[in-house]
Amino acid sequence: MKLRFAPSPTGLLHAGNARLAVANWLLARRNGGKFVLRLDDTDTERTKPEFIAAIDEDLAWLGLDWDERFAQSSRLDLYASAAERLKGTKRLYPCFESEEELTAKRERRRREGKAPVYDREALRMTPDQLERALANGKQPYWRFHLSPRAVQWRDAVLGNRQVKLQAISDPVLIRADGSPLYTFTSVVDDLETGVTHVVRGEDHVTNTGIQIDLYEALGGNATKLTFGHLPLLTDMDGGPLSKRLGAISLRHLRRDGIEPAALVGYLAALGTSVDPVPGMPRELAKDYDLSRVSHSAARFDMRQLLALNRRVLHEAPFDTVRDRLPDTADEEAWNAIRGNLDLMREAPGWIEVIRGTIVPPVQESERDFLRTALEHLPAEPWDEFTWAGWVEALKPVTGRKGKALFLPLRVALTGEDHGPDLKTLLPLIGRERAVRRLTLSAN
RNA sequence: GUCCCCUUCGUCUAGAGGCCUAGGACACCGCCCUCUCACGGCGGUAACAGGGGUUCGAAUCCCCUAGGGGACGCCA
Repeated sequence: MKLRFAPSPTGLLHAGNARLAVANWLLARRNGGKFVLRLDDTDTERTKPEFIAAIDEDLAWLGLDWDERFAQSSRLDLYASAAERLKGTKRLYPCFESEEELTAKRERRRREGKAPVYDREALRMTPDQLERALANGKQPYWRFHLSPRAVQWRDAVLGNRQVKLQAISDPVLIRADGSPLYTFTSVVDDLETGVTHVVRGEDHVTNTGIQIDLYEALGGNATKLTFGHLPLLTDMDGGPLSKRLGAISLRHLRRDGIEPAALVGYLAALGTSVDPVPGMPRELAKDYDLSRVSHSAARFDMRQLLALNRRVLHEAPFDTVRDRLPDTADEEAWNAIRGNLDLMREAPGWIEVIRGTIVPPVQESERDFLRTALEHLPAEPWDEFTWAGWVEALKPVTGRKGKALFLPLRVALTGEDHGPDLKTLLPLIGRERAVRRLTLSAN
């Protein structure tokens, strides 16, 4: 098996791209197959080197590696020779209409209530007209002559599907400037690199009809190809995800503190009947199955993602996060705080509470109480029972209990009114810091 | 406009004529635990888009309507 993820470096990867990357990688790895990263950079206008770098970076972050990686721009000679073959069999034919003419034609047909299909006018040019056009210095662009048939395949996700090629325009494969277009390069590469499974978004189902026809025109056996089209992701209103592309780019999610294991687990399960579990790709590969993907679009729900993110953090061993924590963090401190985290970026604050220097707010009305508390602060060594011993001792002296007893202490010691157990926190903070903070807060 | 697809709790879904007074997971709410928040335990709210048929019986089959999405590029 060989699968590919073929993003075009014309923008940042978003959740929809990531889902497809994950699906392809998981299927390849699960079956001991190859995973190829193909950069579909034939759109020279919009392709930017920084987007290529971003793709590499984002895939690495997701924990996806590849067996092969290449850009289509490095294979132009291959496409050129494939084009020659198609010209030889008359499947590729030159056209001379201007973009304005084509637009006018499309609009006319649409007004007439017909599908805006290309009328193959260029095919009716006489050799004479053709020669004259070329003599006039007109550069042709080239269309693929579609077979008059309905292409059928059994989609690994959607089931039996068919596309009637009569209802589709002959696709342009080569621009007037000689550069190849996506439909062409994609098929040539799938054929020549031996791709066996094409897993992509549902927006490509019509393309599949065209591409199967083209694949066969190039001598390939399309019956050996498996296609799987995943329904598109939508936002929470059911609208297309692409409209809010920026808001859910992988860059953005990463910056917001989403853990890759949460994202990957969510994307692998989204739109399927499988309950999402957090995990990096290699942990999830054994269970991924296209037949469990539903036929309808799934919403990308940030709340579900966040819930998974929380789980990842709460269970994360120190080793897996240490390089993202302040130097002062150690395993003890991490284990004390991880259960309270929603996002990783909250961690440094708590580490600072335990290992660093914080200035608690002055609690004017609690001054006397805090001074009393300070006087009764037990001597070291401290352990998990220190907290209980201390507050028990304070009860009879201060007459306080419950919130009135604990909250001022928590605020003085941590600067916050919520957080991990003080029972755990107190011995980690240590007597020296505790004294300083109680003093500051009682000042 | 034309063609194709989709429609079950807030979200992802189970469901392939009686097992459905529609199940699960997450989210949400409540209670318990508890110094707080979180975790955990227990419980709860909550859905078959609408209308016609077929059938003894329909979430499941058929038709229509509505809504949503996709495709129709010298983009990918």
